[in-house]
Amino acid sequence: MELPARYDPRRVEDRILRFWLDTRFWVANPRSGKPPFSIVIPPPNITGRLHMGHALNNTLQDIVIRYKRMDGYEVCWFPGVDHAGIATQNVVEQELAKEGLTRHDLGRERFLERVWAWKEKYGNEIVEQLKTLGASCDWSRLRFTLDPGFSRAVREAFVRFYDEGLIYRGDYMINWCPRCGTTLSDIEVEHEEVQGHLYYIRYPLEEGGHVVIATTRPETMLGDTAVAVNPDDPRYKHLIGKTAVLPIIGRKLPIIGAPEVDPEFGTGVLKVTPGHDPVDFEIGKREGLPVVNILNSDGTINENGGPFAGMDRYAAREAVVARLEEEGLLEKIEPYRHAVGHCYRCHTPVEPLISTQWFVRMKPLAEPAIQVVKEGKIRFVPERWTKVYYEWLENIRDWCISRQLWWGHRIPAWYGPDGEIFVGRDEEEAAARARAHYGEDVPLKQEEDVLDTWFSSALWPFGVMGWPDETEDLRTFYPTSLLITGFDILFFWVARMIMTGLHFMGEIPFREVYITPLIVDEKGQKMSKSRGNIIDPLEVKETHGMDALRFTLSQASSKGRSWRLSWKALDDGRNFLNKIWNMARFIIQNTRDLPEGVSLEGRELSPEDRWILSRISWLVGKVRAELDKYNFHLAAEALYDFTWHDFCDWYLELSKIRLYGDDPGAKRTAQAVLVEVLDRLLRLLHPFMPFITEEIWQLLGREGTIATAPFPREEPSWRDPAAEEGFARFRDLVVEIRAVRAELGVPAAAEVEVILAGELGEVERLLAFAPAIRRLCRAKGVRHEPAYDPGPGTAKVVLGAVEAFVPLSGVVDLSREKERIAKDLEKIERKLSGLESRLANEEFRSKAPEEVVKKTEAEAEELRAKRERLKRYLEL
RNA sequence: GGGCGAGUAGCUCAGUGGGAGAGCAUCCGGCUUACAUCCGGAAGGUCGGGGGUUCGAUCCCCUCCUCGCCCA
Repeated sequence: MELPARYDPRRVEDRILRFWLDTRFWVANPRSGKPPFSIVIPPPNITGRLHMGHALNNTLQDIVIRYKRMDGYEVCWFPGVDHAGIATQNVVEQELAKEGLTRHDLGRERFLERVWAWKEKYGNEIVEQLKTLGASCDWSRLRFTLDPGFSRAVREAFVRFYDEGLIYRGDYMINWCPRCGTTLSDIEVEHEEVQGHLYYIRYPLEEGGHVVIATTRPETMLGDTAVAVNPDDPRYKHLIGKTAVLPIIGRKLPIIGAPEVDPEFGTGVLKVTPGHDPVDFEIGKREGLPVVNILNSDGTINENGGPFAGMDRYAAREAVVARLEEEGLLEKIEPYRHAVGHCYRCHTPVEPLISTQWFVRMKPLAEPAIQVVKEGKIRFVPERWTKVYYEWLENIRDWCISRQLWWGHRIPAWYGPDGEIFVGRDEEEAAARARAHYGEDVPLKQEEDVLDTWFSSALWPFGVMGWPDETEDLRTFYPTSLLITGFDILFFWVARMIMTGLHFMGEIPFREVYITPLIVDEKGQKMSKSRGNIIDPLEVKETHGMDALRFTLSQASSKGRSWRLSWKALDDGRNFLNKIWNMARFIIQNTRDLPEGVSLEGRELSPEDRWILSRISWLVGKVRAELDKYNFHLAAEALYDFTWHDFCDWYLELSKIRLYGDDPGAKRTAQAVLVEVLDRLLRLLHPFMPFITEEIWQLLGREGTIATAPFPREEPSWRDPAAEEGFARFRDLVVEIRAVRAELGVPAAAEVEVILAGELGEVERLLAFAPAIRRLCRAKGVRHEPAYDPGPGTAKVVLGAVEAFVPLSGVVDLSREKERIAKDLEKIERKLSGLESRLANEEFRSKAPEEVVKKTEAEAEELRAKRERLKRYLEL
């Protein structure tokens, strides 16, 4: 069987994925008795398409999941998708719009049928895409936030909250998205700096004269019910108690004192619009001011806007300004930058307005959620997110959870004929409660609104496990072990899961929260469709393969808040995959004749064997330690370095001596070591690049799937510091001789001779590598000559107590050798003077730790010796 | 206005209280029977500025500058 010289993921990944789907190795068994390890996926929206954010956090989750699964845990990764109320409804409405229809043309029921049909058709795409990433979720446990079981959990939570007084209904200032036609919670509003204007408007006083008021939203004056000044403002406090007249409308406005008024802003006089500004709402409540709502739900002006009724809010703004201008009441317009709230789904500017909505009382829920983090029961990684979390929870406000949408969990509340509210897990329960209240059956009408999508997401960790039933999954896998997500949903999701978990389960939902950085483009900009700078994971799959994407992304777990991804970085990942492929190809091709079951036991290991076994044992410990700390990038780096540089550059090259040599026993040993190391390396790499490692695993003829093979453990008996030290000396020598060759221009094919002199033990240790030196330095001979007398035209390198000579006369022009050595000496001189001045410092000697002083001394000594030898040589 | 993050080689990023690393790019040499998505070699940095603590600071403290994000 011929293996291609280039790794082609397209010929591997889909096939391996099908194999995994067939083996179902990722199905969890809550009764196995193994220690549990669980993660709930951040459910992607059904409208979603796999993007880099998904790719990153699911790669990291899968790395941990695969590691833990291999390491003997009963692992369950709960997958699912979110119904995404606003986003999904928008998508289907857009589809309808193409047919010239609105959802109102269809009516609620038929519209929902339409959305479900859409969901059936497209809602699973994101799941399939996650699978192609290699995400080893337990797909048999796939959940949807709007499936019947989950809906039951949502109703249960709602009713319990309501009965405990934690959910209430009332008139408050909320955020309204005129485009989506629904309320938004405070955190669904994104504040953005916008270049606007500050309009200075004259409000006539009843007694004559006027005050000037500055506003960024002149159209809201239609809803003004007072004028306010700061009671301490000497310019205006005499006006308090007087009356102003609202231009255009003619309403009489009392002038009141309010400490909220900032004398520095504008003219220091505030128009009070309790219906459309949160601060004004508070003032109005205190002062008993009437509330005038001037907006329709679509953002047009309503009948309270007099002549402007029916106009869009922005058209009305211009019309109001024009009218004021006409009446001579517009003093001036200044350019002004200010923050405007936008809908996080459609980016339309939102309007604050007063409306009857449902809310969750947050304070009582927030306090325990703060507490569990303070007590260390939940840990954030990186730790700094803890503070962000506290700050939000400490300043939390009640959560508006009702949405004027159709796609979502309909609020389980019913109204009696007199408006009395009856909440129930289903209509029967509500009806029973109504009967108890009225003493008879009355017609009930269900609340039209649905719940904020995030209300259901907040129940995710136990909802996916079948709550409110007491399921086996809940017993085994709750609390989950870890949550991995982006910081953009720390408030939306993470904090709320902690609150609901504590409230309903009496237990934290997860022990650790790993917050990933944001993937940005190579210029550091957020990837977005409008910028056109998106790198599409599905495109990467075609060009580089998902393994390459995963490995590249695994390096993104650095400390910062963002991580730049570029095609170049993905090329590096792909090249590494190719390297691994070829490493395996080499080993497979050269171990075909290795009989089954040849072990290292009792074989005579070469120095490089002992070195590489020691190194891989170190690597096992390193990878485990870094993964345990979620330092994915450090684990990846160690794997990369070992694979490419230690194993491929050195060990594989050296193994060729025995593989192609004529000592069958030595050949067997080399083969056995190659396979042994490869086997472990594949298992270490598997969480990062599952497809290629599975493919190679099977090419090696291994049983089953690598996904359930044990994760390697350290082999203490393989650790061999002496072998590592000896190998390092050998490697230094080879590197030096290669440098000599390259710098002096020795033709690549020319063979040289290497003569060693110096301390006997050291020389002998190096001579054990003689065949290796010959191969790697292109040397025809390596010999020991204690009293070697280098003739002119001999290059020399000094390594500790050993000198190596490379006679080159006749091979190259040697005029450059003295230059080379002089340059070397310069470097040594510079370094040595640094060390010596440090050593001359009495305080350094007395205060620095002894081993540091000793090390410095030894270093200086070695440099001095090297300097002397090179100098002597230069004088020849 | 408050908070957070970043600033290290041309680029993307690691890193640690003992004198700075990788990959890519560059330059030089190589199609050496696993890999040119490769191999060998070289060059390249007063670790954002200033101050402090320390025998010693890229790392700890203070301050300033630039960029980015979050909250108000």
